[in-house]
Amino acid sequence: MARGADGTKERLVEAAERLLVRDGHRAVGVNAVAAECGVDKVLIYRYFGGLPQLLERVRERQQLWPALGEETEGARSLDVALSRSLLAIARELRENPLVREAALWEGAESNPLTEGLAAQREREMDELLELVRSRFRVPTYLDVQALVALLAAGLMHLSTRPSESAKLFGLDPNSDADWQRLEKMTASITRVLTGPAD
Amino acid sequence: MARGADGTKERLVEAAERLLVRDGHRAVGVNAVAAECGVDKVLIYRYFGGLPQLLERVRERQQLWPALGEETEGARSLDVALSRSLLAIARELRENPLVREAALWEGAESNPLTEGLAAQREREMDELLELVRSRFRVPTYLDVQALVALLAAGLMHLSTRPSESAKLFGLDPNSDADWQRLEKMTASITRVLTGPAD
DNA sequence: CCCTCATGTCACCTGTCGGTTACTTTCACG
DNA sequence: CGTGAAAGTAACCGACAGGTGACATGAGGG
Repeated sequence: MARGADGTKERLVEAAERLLVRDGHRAVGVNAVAAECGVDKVLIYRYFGGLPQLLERVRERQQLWPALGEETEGARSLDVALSRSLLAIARELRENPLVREAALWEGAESNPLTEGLAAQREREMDELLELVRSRFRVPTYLDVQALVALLAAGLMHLSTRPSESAKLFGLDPNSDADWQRLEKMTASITRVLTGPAD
Repeated sequence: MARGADGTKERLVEAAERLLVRDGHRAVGVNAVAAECGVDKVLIYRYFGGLPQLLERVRERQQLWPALGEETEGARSLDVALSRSLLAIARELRENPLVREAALWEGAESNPLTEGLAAQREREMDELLELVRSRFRVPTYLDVQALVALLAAGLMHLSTRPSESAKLFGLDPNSDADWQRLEKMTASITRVLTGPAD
């Protein structure tokens, strides 16, 4: 029977997401996605044209990077605007497995999903800088971009390590206690760097 | 003719290193290493037992993580000890492609090489903390471990991105200018965080 | 001189991957 | 009714991966 193409298309996309979250990006292949969906892989080619196009649909359905504009909404100082943004990134990476897996994937290869993630990330980054510079007085000696890049990259790296490798620079990012130390350090750095005043 | 097993063993290890540096970890397989060496892959099994054991030899021949003890040798303050260590890590990652590829590999899978890297890294990290705590007065409010972990992870992440993805948090780690900004920021953070005194 | 063993080559097996072709089933519409 | 297009299935293909067995060839020691 013809079970309806639209439903199957959506179920395929969902299967890909599920597979990515559960088994990581290495498990996302034509055969695996089709099997996970309980359907033949030829449908992937018929409906999407190929796996990349299917991943494009995954990208469309998902928010791959936190919207920093909302986070900095009520911030009244450079300090808290940056802290909130960085903590939002940290939390998103820690709590949203799909984002985490996409970030991990980006280190390995390029595809519509990882490119979408990169594009969203860069856009949010630009927006944050723009917003912060227009709203607050940024000391000329302070390289906000380098600051945010360095801390965000650190949080990204620490949150995307596979769970097997317990210790990472002496910390275990999977441990809530250690993760809190990292968040605290992130806040400390931004607070101290952006200066006590302003 | 028997060209000598010892020589062939070494040439196989060198071929693996060359392949890893040139084409990345995904290219390091039994077939590829044998082909790069111009020899049959069966020798890998005969001489080493398998690819993992060959990678073990690669690990033995290489320094996979900078020795932080040497870097902090002449440091007379907590500030410079940490800065020097972090900059040593940054430079090593940036200039030693084998270390960089091994670090990238660690994010994807586990093998003797990546495990060796992780082990060396953790050992150096422990040593640094031990050394720093014994040699300097570390303020009780300062979480040195989280600080170093966060910054080192950031540098690691930024230096291990594939060269294609130009922008990363608005910066291009392949650009010398941008990289200098990151190094400068690293130094600034450690300096400010460890406090002006001591 | 011949036997043995290490070195090395070649061919082959098995499994998995992405991708395609050919066939069957189902439904909608004239 | 029946015909034709869409939905779905199954079998297949070539490329490439890791891994193994059988065979040639060489040097050294009895």
